Amino acid sequence: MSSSNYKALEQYDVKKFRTPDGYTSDIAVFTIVPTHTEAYKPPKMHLKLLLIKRSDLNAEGNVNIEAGKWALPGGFVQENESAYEAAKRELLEETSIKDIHIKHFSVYDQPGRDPRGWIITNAHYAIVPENQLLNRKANDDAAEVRLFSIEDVLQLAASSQLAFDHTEIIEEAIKKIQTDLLQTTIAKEFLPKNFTFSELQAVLLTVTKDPAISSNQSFIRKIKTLPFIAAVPGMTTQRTSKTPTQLYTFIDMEIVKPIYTARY
Amino acid sequence: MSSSNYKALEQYDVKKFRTPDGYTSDIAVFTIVPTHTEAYKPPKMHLKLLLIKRSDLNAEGNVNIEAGKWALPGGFVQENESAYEAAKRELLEETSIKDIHIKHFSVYDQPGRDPRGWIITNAHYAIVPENQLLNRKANDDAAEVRLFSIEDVLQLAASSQLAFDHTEIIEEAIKKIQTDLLQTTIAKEFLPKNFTFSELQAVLLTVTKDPAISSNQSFIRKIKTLPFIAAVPGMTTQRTSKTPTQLYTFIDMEIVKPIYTARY
DNA sequence: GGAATAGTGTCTATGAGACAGTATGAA
DNA sequence: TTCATACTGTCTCATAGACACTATTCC
Repeated sequence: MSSSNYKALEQYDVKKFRTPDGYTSDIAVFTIVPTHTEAYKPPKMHLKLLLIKRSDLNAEGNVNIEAGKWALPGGFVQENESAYEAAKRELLEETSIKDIHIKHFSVYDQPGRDPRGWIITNAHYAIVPENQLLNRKANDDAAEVRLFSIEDVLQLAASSQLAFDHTEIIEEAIKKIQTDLLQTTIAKEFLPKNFTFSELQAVLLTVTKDPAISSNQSFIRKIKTLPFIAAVPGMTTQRTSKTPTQLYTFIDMEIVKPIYTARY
Repeated sequence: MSSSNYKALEQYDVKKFRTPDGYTSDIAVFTIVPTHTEAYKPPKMHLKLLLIKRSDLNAEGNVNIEAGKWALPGGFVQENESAYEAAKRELLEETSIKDIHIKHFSVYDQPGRDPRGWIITNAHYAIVPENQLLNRKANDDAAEVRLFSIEDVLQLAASSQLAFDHTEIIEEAIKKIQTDLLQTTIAKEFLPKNFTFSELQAVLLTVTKDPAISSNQSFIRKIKTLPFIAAVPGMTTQRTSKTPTQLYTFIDMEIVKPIYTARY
């Protein structure tokens, strides 16, 4: 640091400005669960959101704020960590989930959004493959943590059963994950490393009805031409059908598909 | 509010958690300036970023932090406003610019990012049509505010002439505006309400070399098929050529172009 | 008429999407 | 053999992109 910066710091009064009363992270945890798991069948998937029910009393035994309502998991960011690190930590503490894809997508800082004071929250979405969720259910009080379908969440929102401004946060999270699923390669976070065309197709069909994706023949041909997906040579599976099916994998690359053109 | 919430609030101690020392907004102000403005010529555009040079002394006459370095305009969020509102207010105060497109794109809260303490900043980008920038230049000390080309900004970044972690913020802002220009209709913020194909083309060519956009014949045909752009019937201009040229306008709609398909 | 930009007519190659068919393997 | 899923052969239609041409206007 320059010597003039030292001098500036000496003169700087950190208390000069009114500062927020709290800085928190919230996480919209999405998972995709297969509805019927039958042998030799392609999966049918549904997008779900994890919410926790706020308990009547907090850890100190006092009446909890927004008790009884459903809310996103989250909590206060500690000093010496970023909101992203806090999101990771809190997800681990509250749901025993770790090593998953977490992405910051928005900030909510409207004055009055939290009755406790000037509290800013960083909204993240997280993607949990279904198999990791089984652990969670064992570790937690099942009455307090639940997976909701998107329709059910919107129903909760409509009947004011969501805490704070989580209605708004959740609606934007849903919109965000829907567009990210279609415009980026995050679909891979819902899938095993090697997957069949019908598994990817099932993930995408949770957020779109595009005939180019829902038509098997179109999609099976298209997947072979996509620059960010590669067939794994010689590798097949019988997870989704009796005929051995080609496995594919995502290739990491940044993709920007302009709305003004047809090409990649 | 429910009665149990009142009780909870009484028991809630707002000072329980260590809170941030500051909450700020920074704005990456982009503009697109034509390089030669000749009569009857299509424009050639360049994307520019507005930076301010931090003065040696602050408003109280003390040595300023990060003095002499270039930085994004911005400042502290006040109580009872959101970061977005603060960004608007500060842009008006510092550069006399108002009524423009401002969008939040990221949060920077890494511990230690600001030597003054635990300071969180909300990064926004803003788009200023070139004509509004002329006002700014009249109102401001020209030595302190300057427009930089993207190459020059990256040069400043490479030689550590940017304050705080603004190198990182600016790099992400550039990436963000480049993808937003191609994947959303924000190009309209750089253009008059009615524009010619070559004006839109010039804006897009500041961030892409895609032949489908740079080829006149391709682009002129493509623009007529895009669902979010409409020709204004009977309206033409001679701004860009001697032959009267069709004017177009953007239609407001949400566009999600999946990377897995070719259609809209 | 010359110069420059806007726009069209037409050809070719590519690829989407549909239809019909083949291949595979468990039951 | 049946059945469901995974593919492929082939046709049609739409469109991107290139080339060559016309149209408009100022000078």
